[in-house]
Amino acid sequence: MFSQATILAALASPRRREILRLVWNEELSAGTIHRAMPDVTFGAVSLQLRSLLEDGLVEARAESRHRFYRARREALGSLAETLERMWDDKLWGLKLEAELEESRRGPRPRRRRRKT
Amino acid sequence: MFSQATILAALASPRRREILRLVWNEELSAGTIHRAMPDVTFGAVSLQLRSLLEDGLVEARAESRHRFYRARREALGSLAETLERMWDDKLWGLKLEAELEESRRGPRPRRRRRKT
DNA sequence: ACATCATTTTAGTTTTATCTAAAATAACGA
DNA sequence: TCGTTATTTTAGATAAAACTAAAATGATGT
Repeated sequence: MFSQATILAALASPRRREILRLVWNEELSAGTIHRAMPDVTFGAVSLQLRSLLEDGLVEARAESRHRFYRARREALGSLAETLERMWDDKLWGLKLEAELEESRRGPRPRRRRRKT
Repeated sequence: MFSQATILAALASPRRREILRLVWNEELSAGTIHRAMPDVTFGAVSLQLRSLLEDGLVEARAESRHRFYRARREALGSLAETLERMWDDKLWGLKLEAELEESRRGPRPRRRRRKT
């Protein structure tokens, strides 16, 4: 079973949220997902997909050489709506870019720096 | 301005969720909060409180030597209900212990780095 | 003024998450 | 079988998170 705690941890990463958004309404192959995030290697995307899979937030289907992923929206419960609201937000795109930009050379969502 | 992304990042930590739970319905002093989590130092708790404060998830009130904290439930929107559901869950206590146990650090070498 | 209490801050350490590059796996077609 | 394509896995690097111990801050009581 997948606890709420696990799900919150998974959603804390902008990278994983972006993947989730991509496969929210359609299934996409790992390669297509990677092409949508060209600032990281295929390997990095694959690792995040494995994470999401292990946490039950996506499911995978193999077809010939491809693996197609799609969100398991039902696993998210009320958090699904929280995510959808984020994505509907007009500022979302800009915020995401800012976050990715900021975390481009650092792995995690970056928290506010200490005041000096 | 506190984005949903910031809030999700804050809620990803079991330690911060535990603090939030403690100050959910009543305000508590930093010391009281620390006494409820004796496996970390007061300093560690204080840092997490600062984090939560900066992210707008708690508010603080100074009174004489104490500082009283309480949750800003309104900042959490629908995530407030998600948290309450977690806490109502009968398994919650056990899960939390397991998580903290798992992330507990073994006794570390206690080297004194500075002279009194 | 001084000692004490409650808390925060600083500086440095350990742990963890995420990344890259390269190697491994697996399915397909020639 | 061999080479190509799609993907996963491994091993190692790095930045940030989360911690500790000690010092600093600030309010209070004597």
